[in-house]
Amino acid sequence: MTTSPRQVELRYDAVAIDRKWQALWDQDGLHRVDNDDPRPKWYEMTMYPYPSGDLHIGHWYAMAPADCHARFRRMQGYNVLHPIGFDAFGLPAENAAISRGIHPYTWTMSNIENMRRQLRSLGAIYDWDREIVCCAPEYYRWNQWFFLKFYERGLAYRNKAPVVWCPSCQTVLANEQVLNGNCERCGSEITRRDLEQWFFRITEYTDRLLDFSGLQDWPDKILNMQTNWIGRSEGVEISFDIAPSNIDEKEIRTFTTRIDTIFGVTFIVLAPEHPLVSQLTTDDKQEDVEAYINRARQTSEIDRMSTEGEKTGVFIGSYAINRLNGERVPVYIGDYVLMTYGTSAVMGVPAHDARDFVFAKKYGLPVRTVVAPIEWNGGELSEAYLGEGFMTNSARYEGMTNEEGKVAIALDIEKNGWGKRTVSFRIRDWLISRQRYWGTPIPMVYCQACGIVPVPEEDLPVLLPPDADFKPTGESPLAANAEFVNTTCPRCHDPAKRETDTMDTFMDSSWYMMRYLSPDYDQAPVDPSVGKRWLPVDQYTGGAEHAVMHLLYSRFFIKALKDIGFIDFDEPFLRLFNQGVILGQDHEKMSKSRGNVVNPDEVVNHLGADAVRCFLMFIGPWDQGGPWSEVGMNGMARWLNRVWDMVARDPSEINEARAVPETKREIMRLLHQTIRKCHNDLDRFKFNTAIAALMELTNGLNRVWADGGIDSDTWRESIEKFLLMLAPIAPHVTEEMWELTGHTYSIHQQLFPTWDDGLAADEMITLVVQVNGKVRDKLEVPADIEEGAARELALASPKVQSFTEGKSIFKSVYVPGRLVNLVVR
RNA sequence: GCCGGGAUGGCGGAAUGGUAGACGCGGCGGACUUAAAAUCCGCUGGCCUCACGGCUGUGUGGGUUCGAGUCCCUCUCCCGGCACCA
Repeated sequence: MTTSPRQVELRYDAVAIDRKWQALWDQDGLHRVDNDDPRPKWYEMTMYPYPSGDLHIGHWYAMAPADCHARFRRMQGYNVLHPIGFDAFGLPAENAAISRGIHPYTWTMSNIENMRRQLRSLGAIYDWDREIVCCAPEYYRWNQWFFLKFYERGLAYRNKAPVVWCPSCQTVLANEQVLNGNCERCGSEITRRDLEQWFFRITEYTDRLLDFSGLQDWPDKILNMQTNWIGRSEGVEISFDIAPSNIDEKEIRTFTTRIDTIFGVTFIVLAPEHPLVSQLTTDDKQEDVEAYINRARQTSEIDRMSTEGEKTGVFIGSYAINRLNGERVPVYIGDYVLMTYGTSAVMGVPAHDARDFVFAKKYGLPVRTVVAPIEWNGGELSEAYLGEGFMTNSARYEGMTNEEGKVAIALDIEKNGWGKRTVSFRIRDWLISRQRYWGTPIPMVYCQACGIVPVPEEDLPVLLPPDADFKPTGESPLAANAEFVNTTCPRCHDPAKRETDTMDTFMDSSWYMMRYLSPDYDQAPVDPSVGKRWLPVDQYTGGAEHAVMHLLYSRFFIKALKDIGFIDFDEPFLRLFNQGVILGQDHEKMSKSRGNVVNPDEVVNHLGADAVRCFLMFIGPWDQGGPWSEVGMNGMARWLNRVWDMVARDPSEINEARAVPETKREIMRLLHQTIRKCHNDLDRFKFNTAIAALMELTNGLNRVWADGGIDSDTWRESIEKFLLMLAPIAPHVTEEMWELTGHTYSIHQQLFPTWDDGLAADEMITLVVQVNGKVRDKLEVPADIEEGAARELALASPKVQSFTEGKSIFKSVYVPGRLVNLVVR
């Protein structure tokens, strides 16, 4: 059983030091960022938090290292903007209103108030004059403005789309309000409903979103996720004739990536919602089909998943004709065909598609092999064959490889006008409508005479009315507010009704990087001259959970704005770094139910912000996350104590007479090696190894202090540079020590130390001597030793000789500065 | 199922194809102390050995190489994402 660890006490008053310097920095505007500063700009953004009420250790983990990196850039001589704001619209505020009767505005703003205080305790370089809160009309006004621009440009359109619906609460549910197919509030089974909603045409940008060439350094993982999310597949759209053709439509269009298997088609499956279904359903099948469609509509996604692999469907009575061979095949509907992908209709090729195979077996449909598996004996397949092979049962394409067949068939189909090569995408247009109160009102008006009319730009913002009924009614809460809903048409001035849905909060985050630049500017979302100075963002950091939604939407937004002519850059965030997740002491995800949640305020109030910052950065690589540890925290406090003692030593106590030139050289070497390592590591977010290097320097300096041999100038220089390196990591205590060592305020206005490779170079190295790749001896030799000399020393080693004795050396490998490997037989 | 990432001491982790385990935690021993804490010093992957030293060791099995934690192939497990995408 683990007992609560003994707590290390700091030998300095960290809390007082935090307060002292935070107040002073504030007072002096040390972190105020001047747009006209002549230094090169560096715009480093961290994902803004949702104002949930409390800053937890996860926020610290995201923000403290990010701040360290931004500070490091500042010490490299950049004019650094590292702003902060609040993602203030969204569902939790509305839930609080429903469950506790607090107005979302009140709830949100009081949370922000508290989080501001907590965020200040980080000691980050946030310029609070630039803070943004996107539930403010001054902010969301520009959401509406962008919406209107997109609408003008044809990028915003209205269409029917299904929403998740709770029949008992009579309300629309967000996906996160659905638990195992049931309403999280009342537990009843959810259904779907079609509503007219607003979309952005992100699908028009798929090719440009797949082009990552404008990005400088994004994790491959994120690029991969975005690529998969967009889901581009090349294939062929091929039409089948409908028989009998006594209806308006003459054909069923299908999409396939395997046109080489067209001769293996033995049925057609339409999505249950496919528009041709009612016309193609014969009278005798009417009842079955209707029953199936109703069942499909009610089946939640979770339920569909629970019947894993199962394929259901129903024959609708009609047949389609394969134009390549004139064959007549039955038409089914089945819910494994999605309304939202391709043409919502598939050609069933059971021999070469796993789903079609299962379907065919279930309904007794024929399976015809048209791509011969290797060593196929012509017999029946036990599962779909998805591999390569030679075409068979395929008329004039017989004997081609299926890859050749793909091309040949596609060309012939195009020649005959039966279809065309095309590309399908998984991604859908961005649905921005939310049937919610706490969001940006969509600036649209519905007029009986004029139809859909945009609110004129000069009438923005369309204000979110403060009084609304948040209780679930089945419509957006705004619909119940007559004063809001009833308006006049901007065009004909007759009575009209406002759009009552609000916008997705990803709208806010799509362009917030612009608003930090001129948060009070009222002529446009961003003051153009300031935007020109700062945009795009050089470095963005945040959690990987936003890999596809936020980061893709924002990229789309920026590209669309470029097309509109509003900006002249193409990507919002040039570099991206994703931090990992901080875990509880038990190595599990932090959660209230597990009781492993760490309250940062408590630790900060005891050991100060710097100890927490240092520890979070020391746990491990930032992108991997890692477990919180109280004992680990103790270790960090212990190191800071040793740092404090070391810096507090009086260099005039040094006995200069005992100074040894060799010691000075050694310390300078260690110092310059540390600067080089620290610089390179901080640059690449490798905080853990940067801190380890600083610990080694501490150990080295403590040793020479104890052993003697150092001169006071070297000591002073080492301490000074050590503090500068530690400054971005532990800003408060270094500022205090900077003052105590007689330097002028502020350490944070100094440049990061530079190193000299010559001084950092080792004079002596450990030459490893291997025999047949195994280490047999280690020799201290001059770093610039030549191969011949190294080999001679190696051969002279008695340890080595005992392994080479009686054998002949037929090869020797020399790696300069590292090793000699003798290969013997 | 598909895509991506990972697996190194008791723990977190470090290691441009070249000394595996830096740094820290924990543990053990010692100094200081009436004592404990704190602090300081030393040791700390496993096995064998009084010792010198040797053998072995980075999830599994193979391969490439003078040399593999690192590169290639196989498998197992873990984490993240997507999920009937035709």
